[in-house]
Amino acid sequence: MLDQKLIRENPSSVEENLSLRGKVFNISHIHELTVKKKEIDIEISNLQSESKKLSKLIGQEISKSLNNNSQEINELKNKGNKYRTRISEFEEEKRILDNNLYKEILSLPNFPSKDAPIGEDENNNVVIKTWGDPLKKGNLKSHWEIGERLNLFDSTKSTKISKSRFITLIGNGAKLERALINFMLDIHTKNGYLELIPPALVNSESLQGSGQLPKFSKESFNCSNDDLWLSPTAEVPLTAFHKNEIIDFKLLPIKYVAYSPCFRREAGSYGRDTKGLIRLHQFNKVELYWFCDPCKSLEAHKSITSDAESILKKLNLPYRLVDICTGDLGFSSSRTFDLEVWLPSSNSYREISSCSNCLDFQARRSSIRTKTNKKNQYIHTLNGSGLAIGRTMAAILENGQQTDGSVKLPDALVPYFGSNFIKTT
RNA sequence: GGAGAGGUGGCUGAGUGGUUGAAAGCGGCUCCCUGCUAAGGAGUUACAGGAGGUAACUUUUGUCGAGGGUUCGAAUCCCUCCCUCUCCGCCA
Repeated sequence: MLDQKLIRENPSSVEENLSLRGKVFNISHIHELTVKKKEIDIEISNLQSESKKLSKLIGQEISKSLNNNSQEINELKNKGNKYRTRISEFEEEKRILDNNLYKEILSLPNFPSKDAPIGEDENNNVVIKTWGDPLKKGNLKSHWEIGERLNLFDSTKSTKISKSRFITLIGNGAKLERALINFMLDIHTKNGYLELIPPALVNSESLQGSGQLPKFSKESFNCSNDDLWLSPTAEVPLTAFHKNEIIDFKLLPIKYVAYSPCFRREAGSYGRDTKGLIRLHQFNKVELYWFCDPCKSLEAHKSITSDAESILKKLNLPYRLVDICTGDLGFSSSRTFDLEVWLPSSNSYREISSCSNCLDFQARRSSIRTKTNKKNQYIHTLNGSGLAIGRTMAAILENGQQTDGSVKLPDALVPYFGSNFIKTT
């Protein structure tokens, strides 16, 4: 959520900043609402002050005169009655105004960072660096072909259970999933992150707090009997973990790592990545999350990104680091570095982690602050996948494939998986 | 799912219509006493927002789970909702 004061006092700078996203933003209506809100707030506050004084006076008069029905007292009561009517009129107006204002202000995305490359869409993203040697040979199998041959997962049967875009992991596939989760959690916890396993169902307020609502309700699964949704990413419960809190400044930064299943409707992606592990309605993810001193989020962003990178390096998977351009930034993010892993079968890099600095955008929506110099200040939040498990498995299968049909696993995984090969049984 | 109890400041806990933002205790902070510690004494201590001032600060509003209502005035009365706890049932 953007700062209301800024919208009220400097609407043109708000429009300018937002338009870096490559679209035209006209906030004149929102601006008007903020100005009006301010006026009404002051008016109500003044009336309440008067009315409060009067009520005290009446109390005093009654206790003095021992007669609470004298003419003077009745006159005072009448006066008070008038205040009450006027206040409730203003309050009704304020209620409507607040509703409208909130709806609109919650639909505005975050400002892109001045450092983000300017551009319209993903074609303008900037590759910062590449790591490792991408495997480029003929005759390379896709991970779903490998998985099928080694009987690691089954999507056809999963369609019977649920519908398309669900997967059942089998045998070594399930074991590899488990190994990857443990491997990642171990590395991150050794690296100073506190592990959490949050609820997978989250309420609307939590989704609103991290930016998925009100704009992206079609992206998440909703439980119609309750005000609960299947969490699309651990970012949601992790943000909400400290909702409505003032965090002790000495505790910052707070670094969490959370393994969680993630559920996404993938509305509008029909026909894309229909095979394999790349785009599923349900997938596992290990998520990194920081609550950080607002003065230090730029360094924190580098740090969280390199923490995610460290997993790819340890798994020896070729990847590249991409600076997301202003037009391609997510709703809540001011700057995002994507990590893209090499998938030889499609001869391309695919997103496996997205590391975002949301500045105070989510903190404002979720009301998470810290006290510095006796003043409360919104903290900054950062999130990054570390990593998406299914896509990591796809990358391991494709990059480790051998001519005999087996898959060689990265050495770092051996203690977790118990073997350095997956072969047909 | 059924029955009951309850939600008050950092915590415990009083308060059932009037200068009550809220007794008391614990905790916190400051000072005094003391060779140090302990004990003791005095004082102080909710939070959030707005307006004004460079600032120390001043002023104002709101907040006793949330939202409505009654009233000149609500922590206190009425309604709705949420949450927590206990017992029973069911259950991984």
